[in-house]
Amino acid sequence: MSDLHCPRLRSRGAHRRNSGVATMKWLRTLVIFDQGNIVSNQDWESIHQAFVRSIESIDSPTGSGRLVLRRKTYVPESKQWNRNGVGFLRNRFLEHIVQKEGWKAEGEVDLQNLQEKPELQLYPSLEPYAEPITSSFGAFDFVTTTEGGLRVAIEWETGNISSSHRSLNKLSIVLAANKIQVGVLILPSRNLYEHLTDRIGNIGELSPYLEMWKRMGETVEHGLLAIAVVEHDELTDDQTFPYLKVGKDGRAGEGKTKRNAPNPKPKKESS
Amino acid sequence: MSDLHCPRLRSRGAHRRNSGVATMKWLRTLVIFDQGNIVSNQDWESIHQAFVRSIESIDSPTGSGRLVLRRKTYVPESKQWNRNGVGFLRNRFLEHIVQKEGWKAEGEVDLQNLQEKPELQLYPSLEPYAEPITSSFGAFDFVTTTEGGLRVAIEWETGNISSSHRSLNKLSIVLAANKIQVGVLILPSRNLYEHLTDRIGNIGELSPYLEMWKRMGETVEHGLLAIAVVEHDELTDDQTFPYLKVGKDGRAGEGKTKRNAPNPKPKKESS
DNA sequence: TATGGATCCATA
DNA sequence: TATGGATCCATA
Repeated sequence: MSDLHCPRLRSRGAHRRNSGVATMKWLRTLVIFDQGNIVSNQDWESIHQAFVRSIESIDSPTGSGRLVLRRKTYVPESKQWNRNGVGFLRNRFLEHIVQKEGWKAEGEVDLQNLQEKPELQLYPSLEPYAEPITSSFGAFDFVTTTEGGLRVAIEWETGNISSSHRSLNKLSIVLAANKIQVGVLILPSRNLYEHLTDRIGNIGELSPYLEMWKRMGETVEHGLLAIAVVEHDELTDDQTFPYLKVGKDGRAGEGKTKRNAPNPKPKKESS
Repeated sequence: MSDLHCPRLRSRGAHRRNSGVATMKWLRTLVIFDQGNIVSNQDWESIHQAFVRSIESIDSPTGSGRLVLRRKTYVPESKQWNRNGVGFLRNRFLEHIVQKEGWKAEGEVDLQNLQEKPELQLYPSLEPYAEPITSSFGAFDFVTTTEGGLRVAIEWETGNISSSHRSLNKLSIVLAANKIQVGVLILPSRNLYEHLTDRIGNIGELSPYLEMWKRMGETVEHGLLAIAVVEHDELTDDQTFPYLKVGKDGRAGEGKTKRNAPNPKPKKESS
């Protein structure tokens, strides 16, 4: 069951930073827009606590109570960087928010009737034209509905940075259509980004675009869009410390020695 | 030299479709927004002709005067689809628009001072906060300035569909800042998409989002945003007809056997 | 088939 | 180092 509505002590982040040992760090939450003062809503506070707890549940090695990552390294022979894959972190977040907080993964929001074809114009004919809408929005990563009736969608963004644009565009449209009232994107800091799969989403690279989504909020009646920034706790250069698993599987390998040297990928067969 | 300002006969597209033999097809141009009636500007007409000519300059096999693509095929043994790579089409477009139309490739627009940090809010402190802008916009694919002084940027979009979101977000912001007055995204039709690299940009998948960019145009003072849709002319099942070359970007290394693919890639070294 | 994602490439 | 891109993956 969800414990969204059982207020708890302040999330561990508040004090643990003094201890010098920490799990994944929630750095800050940026409110991009907030129509209707949702930020003061008790339900939002609960939501925020729930996803911050989920973030702070992530440790590696599992059970260690901290989040240590192997630092990226350059391998001259292959002209490649070794980095940590992103599957593990995502799965750990999923596990907690679904099992402990009671959220739904890959949650469909009712996105029907959201497709209002805007009237465009053709050139050179100058005729009015409405492009047929032939595609639909897929599910959000995690969704829930609060006791107070706020529909909430969270996106855990460790896909390509350009995918972060799509996520925020989608959240903005769905907020404008009032299908959800809270949208949150969880995003690596630039520091964390460096040590995970190349070109994933990160707050630094999104920063020049924030004004755009803020402006889009002006047409939203009742809704909040936020970005939460997360980071590892510590880096290590210990060559025996494994990188987070890279690759197709991403689930079973929690902290396995998959890459002491460059992860040998199965190569194509000769043809 | 650019011949943007030497009006020509109507682009070949107007009559050639009757012949049954055609190069790359320009299907339509959608004006997403147009502030200041740029659509009636003679310079826009010239720009439009220039990029339509560039589109229609693309043939394959080279010199054939048509654009024939091998149809995608499923390879059961490898559980993979063979498709055409996108590099060739892009390069052909580039060649023409740069050499024949006099545009600049990878053109920088002056994007400085564009970075106005929007005032956001932190949660839970509720303090005002401006996220530092630590990233900059890169170049546009192609840029030019018309005689009348319109600054124009074109993006040829055969990257991942999520990259199309970034392109349109970027064009919208730069239009709003009045750094350019015309922004055009050239995008495959859904039909063409099927036979090129999986998950590239296409008009179908972007269609539910068009209203968003239209709305963003409301804050633009003087600018036009358009999407031009392109398509191949013909598909063939001829097994001796080669697929357009596939690059080794991205996850290409994970591809399994492509026995039938005519362009076997050099494989990575064992590590 | 369709949508969101994860991964590595090219180049300034 | 930084930005835009191209490629294939997972799953419903």
